[in-house]
Amino acid sequence: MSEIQSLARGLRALDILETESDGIGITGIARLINIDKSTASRIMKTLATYGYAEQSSETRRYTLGPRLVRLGQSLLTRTPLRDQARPFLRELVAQTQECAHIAVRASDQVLYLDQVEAAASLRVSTGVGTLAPLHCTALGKVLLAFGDKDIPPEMERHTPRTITDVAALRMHLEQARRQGYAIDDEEFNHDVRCVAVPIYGLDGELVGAIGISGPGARLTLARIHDLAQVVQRIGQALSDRLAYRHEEYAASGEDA
Amino acid sequence: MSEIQSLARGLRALDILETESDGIGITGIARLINIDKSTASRIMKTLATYGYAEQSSETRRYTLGPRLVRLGQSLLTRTPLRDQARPFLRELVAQTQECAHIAVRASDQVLYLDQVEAAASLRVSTGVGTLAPLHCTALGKVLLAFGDKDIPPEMERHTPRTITDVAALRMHLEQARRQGYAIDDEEFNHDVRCVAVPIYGLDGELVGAIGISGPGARLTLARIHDLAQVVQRIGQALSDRLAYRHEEYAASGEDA
DNA sequence: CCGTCTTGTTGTACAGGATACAACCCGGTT
DNA sequence: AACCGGGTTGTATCCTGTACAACAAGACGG
Repeated sequence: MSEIQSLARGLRALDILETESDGIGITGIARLINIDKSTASRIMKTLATYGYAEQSSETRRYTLGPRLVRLGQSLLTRTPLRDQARPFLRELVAQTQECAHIAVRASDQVLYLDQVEAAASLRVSTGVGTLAPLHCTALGKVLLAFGDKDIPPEMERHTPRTITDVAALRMHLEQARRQGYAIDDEEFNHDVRCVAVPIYGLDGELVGAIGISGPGARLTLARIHDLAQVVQRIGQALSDRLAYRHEEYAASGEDA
Repeated sequence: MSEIQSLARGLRALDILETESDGIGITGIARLINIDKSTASRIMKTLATYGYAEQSSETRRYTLGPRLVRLGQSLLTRTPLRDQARPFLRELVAQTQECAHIAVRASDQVLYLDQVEAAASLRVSTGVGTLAPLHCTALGKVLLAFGDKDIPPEMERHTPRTITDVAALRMHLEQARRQGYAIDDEEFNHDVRCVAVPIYGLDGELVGAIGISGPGARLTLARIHDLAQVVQRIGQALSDRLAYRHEEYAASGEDA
């Protein structure tokens, strides 16, 4: 009884709506969460009246509601980090020709706040709002190495290179701390490597991570350690900017 | 019984979290929706286990959860319109020096999908994900005038100039149809004027609206009708691009 | 250091509400 | 016209969400 059933079912329904981009009918939802269609109907109606779902008046199918855009956006823009970081992401892309991301820690995962994509046709793009594990991404490892929170208990294997041993990861993080950046050497996705560095806020506390990612063929291990210097420089500039807030700090071209 | 109480309460709790950007405790939530704190605790726990809320482990306060970013983003990027429109928004800002927006219809409201802000310090910026009424915004009136859906029943007054009479609005929309664009002459916000034009998709159906908005002092009525030509031209270009999809259509500088 | 206050979590009994079943409606199809 | 798939609406049952209370854990001040 620690979890409220009807609420949980409503949330599961939202999760389902996310996967069904063309919308889904009452019967489908009912089948997917194993409830009666009458119950599903009332759940969806409730979600709809609050704007969390929307029902097409003709097909009667449900899709995600506009309210969710508002909520997600409100969460994204809440952290001023995102706006401030945008020009630095652009600069990073300009200097490296790879996709750049910033992320923060959300409970035991990495939350991608923003990205700027590289021009190259072969590129590594992670959707904004995506969640990824901490222990096998460069951004995540930065958050672990330079933050004060613990290593999450579960370390799932994603590729042969994923570090799944706590002791090994601890040593690995120690090394990252020493060199000032973390890399992900195909530990999360095959043929994808990343470098990331910490971002510090006003009081010198860790607020997030910034980094680049690209296909293994282009982002070789040798090149990654070179590019780490670039990422470090830009990460430092961003941290400086956050520290002297309200001071216009020269970084790169602002957008419109 | 057409609305599920506990689910509705959970959704209200999310609404509350949106307003409380610093997080809010169980007691606060319970007070705001008039329920016992034990109930609130269980609701929040359910929201948290599904990622819709997040509880700080130290302050015990709740904030919006990362899952919402994912959902909102998934909804935003679902419509390819948004990505395609970005360069055109930039171009619009470049040519008019005012903020540019695109929007689609979400049930009986306007949903702002994206915006590009002008450089001017005095500017009119509407957050992405915002919902606004159809009958008193330029974007909304475009959606009404060029779409096939009905005028919403309720027409709330926001300023002295808001059109609240159905017959009057109908004539007004007729005029917009004739001239090819709609304007909002301080009908929603004091001292704010907008112009907008329709965006058509592959099959010539209305998919959204694009427009600019600015302070009344700069965006005079005379100037608005001039700028309408610019907006029309760019709206047309965007519609063309959507029609010939996968054809690289010259518009303006793509971003990185 | 100990009361006291505030805040969050957990048991528990009760009843109110969520649920499943069934009937009904509505379009599309045969 | 009968049938079928899908959605909505009544209704009775009993599950489950709810409120109350007790408990735990800090925070604060004396």
